[in-house]
Amino acid sequence: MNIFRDFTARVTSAVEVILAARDSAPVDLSRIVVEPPRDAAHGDLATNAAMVLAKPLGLKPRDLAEAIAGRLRDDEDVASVEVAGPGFINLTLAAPYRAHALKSLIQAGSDYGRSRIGGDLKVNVEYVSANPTGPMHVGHCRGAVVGDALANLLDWGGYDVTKEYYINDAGGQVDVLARSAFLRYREALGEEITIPEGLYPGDYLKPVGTALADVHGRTLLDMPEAEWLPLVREAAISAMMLMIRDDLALLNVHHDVFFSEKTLSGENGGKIGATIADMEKKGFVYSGTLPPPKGQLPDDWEDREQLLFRATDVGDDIDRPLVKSDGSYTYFAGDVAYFKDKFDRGFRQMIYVLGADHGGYVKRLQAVGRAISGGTASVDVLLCQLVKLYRAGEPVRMSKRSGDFVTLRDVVEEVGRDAVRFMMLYRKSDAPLDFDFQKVTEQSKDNPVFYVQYGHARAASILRNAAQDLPALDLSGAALAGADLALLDDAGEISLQRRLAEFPRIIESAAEAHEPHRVAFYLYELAAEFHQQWNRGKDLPQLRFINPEQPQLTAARLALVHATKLVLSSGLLVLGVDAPEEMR
RNA sequence: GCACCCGUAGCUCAGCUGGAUAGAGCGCUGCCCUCCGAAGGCAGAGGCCAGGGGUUCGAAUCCCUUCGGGUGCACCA
Repeated sequence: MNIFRDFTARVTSAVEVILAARDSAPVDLSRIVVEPPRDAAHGDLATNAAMVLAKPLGLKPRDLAEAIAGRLRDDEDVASVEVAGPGFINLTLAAPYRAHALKSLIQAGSDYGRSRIGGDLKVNVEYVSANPTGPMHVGHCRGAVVGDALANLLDWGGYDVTKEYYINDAGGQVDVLARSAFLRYREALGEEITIPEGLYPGDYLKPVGTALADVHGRTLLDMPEAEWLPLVREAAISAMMLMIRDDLALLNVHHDVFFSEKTLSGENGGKIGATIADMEKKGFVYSGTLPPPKGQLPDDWEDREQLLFRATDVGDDIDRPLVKSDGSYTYFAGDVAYFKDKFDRGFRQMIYVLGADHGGYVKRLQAVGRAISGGTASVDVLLCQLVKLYRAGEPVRMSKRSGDFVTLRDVVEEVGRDAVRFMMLYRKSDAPLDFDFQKVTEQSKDNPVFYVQYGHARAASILRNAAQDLPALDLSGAALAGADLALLDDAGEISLQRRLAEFPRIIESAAEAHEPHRVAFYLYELAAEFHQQWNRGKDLPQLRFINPEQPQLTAARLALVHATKLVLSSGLLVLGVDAPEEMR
């Protein structure tokens, strides 16, 4: 259950009763929100109902607030109601209702926090989509983790999510890959090779060369490039994709669909041609010239007529070329066809997780969305800013030229998957991120990964100890849900319950905003609150979770521990981070 | 030149789609603990939310503008 939703309904119906009595014109009630008050001293819930409705009704906010408050006081689940400030209505929940909320949390178990807000809308989350030309490097981590966690989050929010990877296997860079692999093939046959500037120098192509030699012997050597290139390219791309999938698996990232760019072209232009024809019918395609780019003019700029997408009709700054000077389709034309393909597969929301250097791409993708879907599908682009690497405060140097970059594998093997995933999510994606190899493996409060996981492990440890100290106590969720939860009346316990009650709300708002980091921050706060309550028991033994003298109270407190463990575990699951039973 | 992102405590960052006295961690200061359920606890100082204007009952949040930082700007992928 979601107590905020529950009380939004109650406040709304209280307002409706008042409106009916006044016989006033209908007003918009959708702006009424019930949320946790900023200051815990204000109670469990606060609503702005009186403030948003006062003006349309021509009333003073505080007067209206009093009227609403009066009705809410009749609600037996409400212990007290206060009108405060400019017209807030603050509610304190009655103990039985609080107990009921905690009980239903425990009964919902691992489903607690799941929402139907998405209404099964088909959402396509495209992320990573790294070129299949080499292993994943550390720069890919962030997009991979953010996309993956966002997809999980949307699933929790009740969306029908597909995780997708777009394989750029059609452009010039895969020909470069093929030539690089061909060199390694010659090397495998015993030739001395030097790798010229512009080809990929990495060792990771050696196995591809060896495999080619095994399969083809020396036969490729006698072929012209036009013949061997497609063969080598296919082999190299599939080897690279295997490697990339392995790398992603290290981060526990698994896509549902790998979509090949190549499949978009074919006879008569294939899907690209068909899509352009379709757009032409809708009036979005014309032949024309573009104004030269402002600022620095490219050396080889030529003013020529070309096939253009009328993107300026749908929000873009400039019309976009669909055909290159050599007559082939632009990369962008492929994107348009790919969008059409997604749309035809039934997706109505396309989310792209891209690197910050793709900022210039946002408007044109949104333009494509509008043109193809006619406004029936939405497009959101998440730009992940750079990750700066540090080691104990010192920047880690990376040189791309020498091929001496830090790979994803390096990072995961050094600090572990959980640290990488959590830290990549412990920041808004549009803010740059510092990643310190040393800090993320520290076992202390400064390290949020550790702190949250330790919260879960501590809860598990408490339950283990309880099983040992009080063997008669049934610690199953079903049994704990039946404890007398109204006994939880310590301020810290109530505060913890409030925090637990927020979880469904966090999931919904994070899913709608496409901001998985909110879950990470929430978990940190929840863990902090839990550790804090544990610490209070250090000085005040009567606050300890386990108190053998008072089995009823202990059962109630263990239910709270159980609930905390449950929510930490679910939240970590959304982030794709392990919830350990003990720390090692 | 244009577009997009960012600017919140000394540092690194949250701020729940416009709400009350703007929060957390680090660092700093002061107490406590270091015998309980390992990898500390409690408290304090620290802010013109970059500057200016606007919108309204109400702005860190929305709009305009200035400044400062980042990214991208036919045909490449």
